[in-house]
Amino acid sequence: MTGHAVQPAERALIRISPVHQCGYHARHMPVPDPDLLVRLPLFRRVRPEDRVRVAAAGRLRRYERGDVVFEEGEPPDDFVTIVEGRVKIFKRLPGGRDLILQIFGTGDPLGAVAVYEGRPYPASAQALDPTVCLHVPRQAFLGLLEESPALVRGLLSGLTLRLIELTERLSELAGAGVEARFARLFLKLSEQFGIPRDGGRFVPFPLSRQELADMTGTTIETCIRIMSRWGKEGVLTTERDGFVLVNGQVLEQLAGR
Amino acid sequence: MTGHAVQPAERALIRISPVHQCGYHARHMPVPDPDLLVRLPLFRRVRPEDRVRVAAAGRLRRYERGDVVFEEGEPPDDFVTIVEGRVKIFKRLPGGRDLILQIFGTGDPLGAVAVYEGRPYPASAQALDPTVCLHVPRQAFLGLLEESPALVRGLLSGLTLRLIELTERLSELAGAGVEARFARLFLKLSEQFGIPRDGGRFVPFPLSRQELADMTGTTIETCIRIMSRWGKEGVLTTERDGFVLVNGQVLEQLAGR
DNA sequence: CTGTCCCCATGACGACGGTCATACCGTCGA
DNA sequence: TCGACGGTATGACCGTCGTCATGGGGACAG
Repeated sequence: MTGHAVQPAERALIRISPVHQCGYHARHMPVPDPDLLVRLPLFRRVRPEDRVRVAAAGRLRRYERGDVVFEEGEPPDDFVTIVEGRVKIFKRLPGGRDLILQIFGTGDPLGAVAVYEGRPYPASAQALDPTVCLHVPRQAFLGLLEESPALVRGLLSGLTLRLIELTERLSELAGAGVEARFARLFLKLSEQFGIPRDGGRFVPFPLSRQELADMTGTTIETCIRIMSRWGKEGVLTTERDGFVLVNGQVLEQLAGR
Repeated sequence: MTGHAVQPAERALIRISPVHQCGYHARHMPVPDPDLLVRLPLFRRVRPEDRVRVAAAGRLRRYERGDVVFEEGEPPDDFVTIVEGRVKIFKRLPGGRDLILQIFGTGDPLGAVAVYEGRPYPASAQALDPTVCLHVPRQAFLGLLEESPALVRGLLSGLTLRLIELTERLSELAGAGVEARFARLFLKLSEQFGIPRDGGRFVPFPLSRQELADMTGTTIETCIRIMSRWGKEGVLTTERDGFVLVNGQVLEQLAGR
């Protein structure tokens, strides 16, 4: 799989279900179980009785791929946490393009930025996969914040981490070319999710060309060009359920160390 | 001043003292007065006795233009607050350019991102003017955090605000051209510091061409081209101690609404 | 007064990457 | 089986902006 040249016909394409822009409102689901909260990092360290309160106040909702969790500019009525699935946080750019700020997964909080101050969401959120989220009404969450220093600490840590990541991306966008940005993106994904395979690393994180383009702040055409060239050069290949970093060395090189 | 065309000879240039890269260590100053803290937003709402503790633990330092307050990658030993002056927060880009993430002024905290988790500073800080900072040792600050919910709230608010601003800049950098970014920069400065003058707005916030370029993520040449063209077109002029937005309409236009 | 230094200004040139246009292929529904 | 659709692929073109090179002008030291 890694050794010989890949024929065009062999190149498996990502199979990503079409995005149905239809659904805004998510399906409601049964009331959450307090034990479920233990699996969410943010709530793990709060007192058990507080978890019960959160569970009682919270609601689970199910989103299909493409469903909107919230839209930029809306007031944050809920504090949202991903129980299962992936959600992209993105801003719409003048000109029609989107810029994906971050992709959150299981256990990550959504809209932590907005909920505390009650500011409108600074970006939109849309499900990438079939996703289940825990919605806790803002007031209930704020009440819990008052009493749980552990929760405040978690929130503060999360914010600082995101802030650091954003400054990093800002400097990449300003300083590095498109190809370098792609290289860094995949190296980061590999570090986070990659598992060894055939001498390379498999990243079980499917993304369409459009999504890749939106993550690096470029156009789909430029993205496709680079990805298809890398495929031919044996640097990185696309599979139906993720990517394979065949030659990490070259990527490190292109990333500019 | 606004009506007639500006001759090249008339265009006053910014007088910005040369940056001496020499000084890293700042001059030490007398122990701070607790009353001084009342003027710093972050400490205003903490209990008076806590302000006394902070004042006792803290030290004032003086920085000249170009002096380094801290460098990217260093561990945050102190929590720093600007008492007087301006400090730029910037990242060095591969290729030698700098990207200014933010310019902080009197009352703003520095390194709030790093101090809580103890992570190394994600960016460097350098004084733009003669500046006085209050340094509170990290441990003392953390102790105070434990006991002062007001301080925690202030920190959280500050971080969320910065996060929102950064996402905004990220999308600008990805979506808008250089000229639009300059227009937005000046409109923001005008909104924050501008005072009406001769039908336009004067922004008493001197910045060199290089600093402007670093704030918008471009090169000094491109910056100079735009600024000198705007000067000729009567859109915006440079003065020794700031800028004059002569025609805000055009800037709004260029900013893309 | 004169040399030096730093900041500002302007022109020429080229490349990176965005835009437009076209085509291929697999999936799905009729 | 056929057609429509969405995602992927590739070529041609060109504008924006980064790079290099050169020159002017004010401030300051000797």
